[in-house]
Amino acid sequence: MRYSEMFIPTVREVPSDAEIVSHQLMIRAGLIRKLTSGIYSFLPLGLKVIRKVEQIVREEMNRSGAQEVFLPAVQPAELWQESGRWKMYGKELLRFKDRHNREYCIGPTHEEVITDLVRNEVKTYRQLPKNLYQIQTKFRDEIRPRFGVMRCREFSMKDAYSFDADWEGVDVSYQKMFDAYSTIFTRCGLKFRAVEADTGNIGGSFSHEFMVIADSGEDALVFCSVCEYAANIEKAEVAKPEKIPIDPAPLPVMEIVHTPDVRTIEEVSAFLRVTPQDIVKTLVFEADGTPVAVLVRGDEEVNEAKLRGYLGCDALELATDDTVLKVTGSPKGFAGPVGIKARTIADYSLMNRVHMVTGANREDYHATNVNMGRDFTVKEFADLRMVKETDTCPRCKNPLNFARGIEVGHTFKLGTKYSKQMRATFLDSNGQEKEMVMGCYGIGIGRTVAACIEQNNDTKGIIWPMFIAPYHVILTPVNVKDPLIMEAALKLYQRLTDDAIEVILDDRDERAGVKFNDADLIGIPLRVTIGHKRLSEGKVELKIRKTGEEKVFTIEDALEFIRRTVRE
RNA sequence: CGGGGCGUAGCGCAGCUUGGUAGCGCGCCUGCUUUGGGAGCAGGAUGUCGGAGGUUCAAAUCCUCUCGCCCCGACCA
Repeated sequence: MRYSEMFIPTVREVPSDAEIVSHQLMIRAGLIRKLTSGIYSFLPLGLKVIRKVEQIVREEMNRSGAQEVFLPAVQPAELWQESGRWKMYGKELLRFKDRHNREYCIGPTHEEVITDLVRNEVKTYRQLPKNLYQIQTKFRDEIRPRFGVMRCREFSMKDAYSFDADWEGVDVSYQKMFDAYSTIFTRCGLKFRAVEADTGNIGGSFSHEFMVIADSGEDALVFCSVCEYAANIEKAEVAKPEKIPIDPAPLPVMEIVHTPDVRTIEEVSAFLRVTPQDIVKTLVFEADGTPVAVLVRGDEEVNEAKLRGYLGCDALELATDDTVLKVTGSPKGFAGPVGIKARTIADYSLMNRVHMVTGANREDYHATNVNMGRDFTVKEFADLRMVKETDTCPRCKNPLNFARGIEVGHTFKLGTKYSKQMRATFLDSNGQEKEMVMGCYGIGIGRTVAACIEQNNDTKGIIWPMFIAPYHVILTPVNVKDPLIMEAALKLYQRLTDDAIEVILDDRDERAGVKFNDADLIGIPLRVTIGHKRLSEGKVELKIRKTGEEKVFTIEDALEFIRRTVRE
């Protein structure tokens, strides 16, 4: 297309409210514009990239045997009440009423709708398995949208849902999606990693996140330096230590010490001259309204996602001051396991500790020489803490690496959570009614584009991988008023277009510098400069955006080179 | 929701403390020159100073309310 006719509003200055490169560059290169908080318009160049990613997604989904559908964005409250998520989902679910005062929401995800569809149509095991997907606009009323299209409220997502007759079936469906995702992100030119993940409020038993490795990523990841183990930090396991038998009898007896106004781990360790490792951190949580005390070594942090998983609860938060008072008999800062009135779970980090320091469950007092099995007993031990740099791989004990990542895809083995709740059943070969076993699989389209920019840019702008570049080539006639130059440019343009190569002809009456800078900014992989110097020898210059490499070609050789490079 | 910041020309900002002519850079328009890495000169257009109310002879500036946006935190498939 001719640049002069296109709508590519580039901007020279870095937008002041854009924090990360991809957001800055998407605005600067004229891919997106913000309408309102967390809601963006895609401009022609941005849309072209989106369509390319969608195309790759469609091809791979279809190849895996999934079929495309298109579900409604507006969904009735009844379905969400049926699944139980009308209450569970919270404020992120955008709800509204129609003129008849009936309640609706704008779909943040489509488990309810798809389950409803499938339960109405699928009656027998002969119709299974099925995998249906769509690419659709979702809305999640994020508390704080940020980073442009990376974390916005309205966004496009590919979501797929698999329905199987049994657990062996869902394993197959899940693996197909996992493989399709790997292919998709590879084709998008991304460096990514699939990690084990927490299932959050979607639920289910098993899940992977596809993470694009980037320092600006919002998630922290852990992966083994040797084996295949990789996990979101929320999920990352800590190996259970060996139990060493300890006879507490000969140890010094527990003492109650006056510790006025000494509450935090730092204060206690300074006041009593002990290390944080000697202290037991006692945290009181409320899990679905019931108080639970969690014990962890003073230098460790409780991982709430793990705790939620262990307890199998929906709502989990740190207890209020009132609850702490009720459970411990003292204000916050003096809780301890001795005599606490709540279910008590200890992290593995306390397993072999002796003569510990704990809160005394009495204001301004701590206890020392506290020993498990003598001064208090713990029935439950579990892995509840955050991993840290000094931990080793839970599978093979080799060192762990830490990185940050952008979640571009998420796969869940849902099991029967929705089919049970919404009675999506079928008759098996014995005539028995059974619940379908489901999986669900998402890819954030816009986020994938942003992540790609995050990984492929330099000080001049975006560097698109060829597969998702909005155009393959940009032709830059240095002076549009020179008839010879324009003639050559138009001829090249025609030849390339005939070969189905996507090309921009920068026919703007601008100085060469302006054109070069725009070409670099919008990141077109190949640029052909047509100027009088080379043209007088029948040649043109070809510059590769990624490497900065410049080649001088005859027009025929340039055509050949472009064809080859684009097809690779 | 808590803490902080910002709304002035299309964009980026100054002016506000101490009330009195609304300004700068970029962009835009016209003309001439220039034409291989964001040109030069000359001329020009553009504002409900986010909105409402108040104080005042007079408000971008002071006061009250309100809306929007951004950052940090909590939150989050």
